[in-house]
Amino acid sequence: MKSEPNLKTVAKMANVSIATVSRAINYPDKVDPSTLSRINKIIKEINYRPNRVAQRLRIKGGHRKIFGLLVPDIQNPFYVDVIRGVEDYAYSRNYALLMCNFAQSKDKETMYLNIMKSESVDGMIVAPYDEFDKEVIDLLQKGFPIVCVDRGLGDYQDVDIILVDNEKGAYEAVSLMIKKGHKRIAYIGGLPSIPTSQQRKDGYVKALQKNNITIDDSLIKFGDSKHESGKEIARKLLSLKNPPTAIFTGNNLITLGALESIHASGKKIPQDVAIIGFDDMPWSISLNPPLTAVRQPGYEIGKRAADMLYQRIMDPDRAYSKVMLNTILIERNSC
Amino acid sequence: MKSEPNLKTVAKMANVSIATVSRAINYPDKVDPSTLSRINKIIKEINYRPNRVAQRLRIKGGHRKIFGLLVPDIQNPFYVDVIRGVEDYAYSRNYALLMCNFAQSKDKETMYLNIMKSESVDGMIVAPYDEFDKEVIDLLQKGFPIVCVDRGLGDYQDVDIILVDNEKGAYEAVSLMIKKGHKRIAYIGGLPSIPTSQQRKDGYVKALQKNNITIDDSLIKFGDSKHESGKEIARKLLSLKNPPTAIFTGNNLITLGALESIHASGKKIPQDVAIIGFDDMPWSISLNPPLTAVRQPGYEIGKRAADMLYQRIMDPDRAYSKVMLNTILIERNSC
DNA sequence: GTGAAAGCGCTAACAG
DNA sequence: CTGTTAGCGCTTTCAC
Repeated sequence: MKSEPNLKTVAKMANVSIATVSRAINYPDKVDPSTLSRINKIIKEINYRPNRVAQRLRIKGGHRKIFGLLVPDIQNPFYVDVIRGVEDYAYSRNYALLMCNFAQSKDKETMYLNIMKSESVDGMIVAPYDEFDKEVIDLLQKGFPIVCVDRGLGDYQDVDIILVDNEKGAYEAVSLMIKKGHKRIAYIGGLPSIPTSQQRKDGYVKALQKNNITIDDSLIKFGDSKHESGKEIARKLLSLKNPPTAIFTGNNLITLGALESIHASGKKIPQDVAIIGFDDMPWSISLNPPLTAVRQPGYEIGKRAADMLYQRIMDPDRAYSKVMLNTILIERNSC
Repeated sequence: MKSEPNLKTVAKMANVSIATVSRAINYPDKVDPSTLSRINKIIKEINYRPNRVAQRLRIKGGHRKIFGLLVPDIQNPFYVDVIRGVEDYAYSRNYALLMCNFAQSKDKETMYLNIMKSESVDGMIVAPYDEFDKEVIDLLQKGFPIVCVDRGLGDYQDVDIILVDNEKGAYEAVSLMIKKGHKRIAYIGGLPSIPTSQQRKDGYVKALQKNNITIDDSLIKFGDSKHESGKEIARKLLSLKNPPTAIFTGNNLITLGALESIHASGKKIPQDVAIIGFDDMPWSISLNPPLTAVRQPGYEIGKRAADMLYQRIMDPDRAYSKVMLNTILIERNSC
C-alpha cells in the first residue's frame, strides 16, 4: 500500500510551509486566495486527506459535542424509541449522536465501549450487558460520564440511572390475566442473563403467588430475545398436553414469535389462549386482535437519560440520580 | 472529568522512564520482574489505559477497522434490516460499526458526514438525502470510500451503489391490484424529495397506463415518511366522495398509518378497500388481515454494501460497481 | 534492563 | 498573510 501523502508532501509541492497548508484546509479565508487555490489544486491532484488520527491527538480537551449510545438490540422497537428520545434531546443541545448496537453480545459491548471512549465522545448512554458489567463500572470509576438505562449495575451505586419498574409492570399484566380467569399462565422471557428478564419473571411469580396459584416451572421459559425463540418456545408450550391458557411474553420480538405460533396452531386469541406482551409496539393496535401490552416509556427514557448525561458532563461532581418510571398497561383485545 | 493518566503519569509514580512503562505493557518479558510488577500495580491502581489515538499515530498502520453507516430513518424497519446486514458483515471481518440516523434531515446528514469523517472511519455506507447530495459527492471526489445504498446520486457515476428496482416493485404491486379488479387506486408516497418515493410513483403510474386506467392526480399523495402522515392522508382519501378501492402505500410507516385510518373508518380489508405496502415488515404476517407487501431485501443490501465498501477500502482503484436487486411481491390477504 | 530522544501528522500559538 | 516551533501520547532505536 502506497504511503499516504501528508501535510509535508503538499507543502513541498506548493512551496509553502505545512502550517499554511493546514490553514488552507481549516481556515481557508486566512490564506491568500492564490496560495489557497494552488494548494487546493495539489490536494485534489494527489488526493491528499488529513490524517484524522493525528488531528485528534493534537486537538485535545474541551467538549466535542458528541454523545455515544450503546444499545443491546436495535431490532427491538423499544430501543428504537429510546434512541429517538436521545437523538431529539441531543439535537436540541446541538450534540451529535454516535450509536452502536452490541446485539446482546458481551464482546461487542466491550469493543464498542473502547471505541467510543477512544473516539472521545463526551459521554455515553448505555444499557449494560448485565448487572456485573465490569467494563462499564471501570469507565465510571475513571470518571467517564455514563448514564445507564434499562438495566442497572447491581450494587454499584455511583451512577446516573433510569429504568422502568419491570416487576410492577409484569405484576399488573399477569394480575389482569388472573382476573380474566386464567390459571395456567406461561411466561416467556428474553435472555436469562438480562436483569429485566428476571424482574419481569419476578413480577409474574408475585402475581401468581398473591392469587394462590401454584408456580409451575414448566411454564416458565427463557429465550434469547429473538423472534425465533419466542416462536419455538410458544410452539412447545402450546403442544403440551396441558397447555397454558395465557402467555405473558417478556419482550417485543418474543411476542411476535409467540403470536406466529399461536396463529399457526389455529387457536383463537383470546378465547383459546390469551396473550399480553411486555413492551407495546407501534403496530400493536393493528394486530389481529389488537394486542394488550405493557408499555415502557422508551422515548421519555431516552430523553431523560440524555439530559442526565448532559448535566453530568456539565457538572461532573453533582449527585447521582436514580429514576424509576412506571409502565402503562394498555388493554386492547388479546386478553 | 479528570484528565486521563498517561505514560508519564505512570512513569513518574513508578520512578522509571516512560519507555520502561511502554515496554512493560508491550513486551513484559523485556523488563525486570520486580519493576514490572511495580508498574503493573500502579497501572491497575490508577486504571491506566494507553491512549489508542496516540498508539495509532505512532504505529504506522492504515486501517482502523471501523465502518460508518448513515441511515435516513431508524424507525423504518427496512433500514434496521440494512443495519443488521452491515453489522453482520462488519463483524465477520472484525470491523466495528458506528452509525447515525439523520432522520431525513439534510442538516443532520451533513453534520454526521463530517463527524464520521473526522472520527476517521475507514469508509462509510450512506443512504443519501437526495440525488444531488453535494456533501456525499464531495467526499467521494476527495477519495473517501463510500458506498451508497437505497438512493442514487443522480448523474454522478463514480460511486459504488446498491439499490432495489423500486419502479418495478411498485409496478408489480399495482398490477396485482388491477388484476383483482381495482380501478380507483391511490398512492401514498413518502417525502417527495426522496428518489424512491418518485420511483415507486413511476411504477404506479406505469401500471395504470399499461392498463389504460386514467391517472387521477387527486389519488396521488406524498407524506413525510411518518406514521402520522400516512394516517392523515389515508383518512382524507377514504372520505372522498368517490374514494379509492385500493391504496398502495410507499413505505412502512405510512402503511401503518393508513391501516389505522382504514380500521377507524370501519371499512373491511380487502373487501371494502385493498392495501399493499411497499416494504414488508416482520409483523406483516400478524396483521389483520396479513398484509400483502413488496419486500426489499434489506439485510442482503446491507451485507453487500458492506462488502463493496470493504473491497473499495482494500483497493481504492477498483472499478465502481452498481447493483440493482429485485423486490419480491408477497401475497397475503390484504389485496 | 533501562533511559534519552526521535519522531508519527497535525494544530495553534507566536513571530515576523 | 506566512513560517517556525512546540507539543498531543506513544513506540522504538540507540546508547549506557
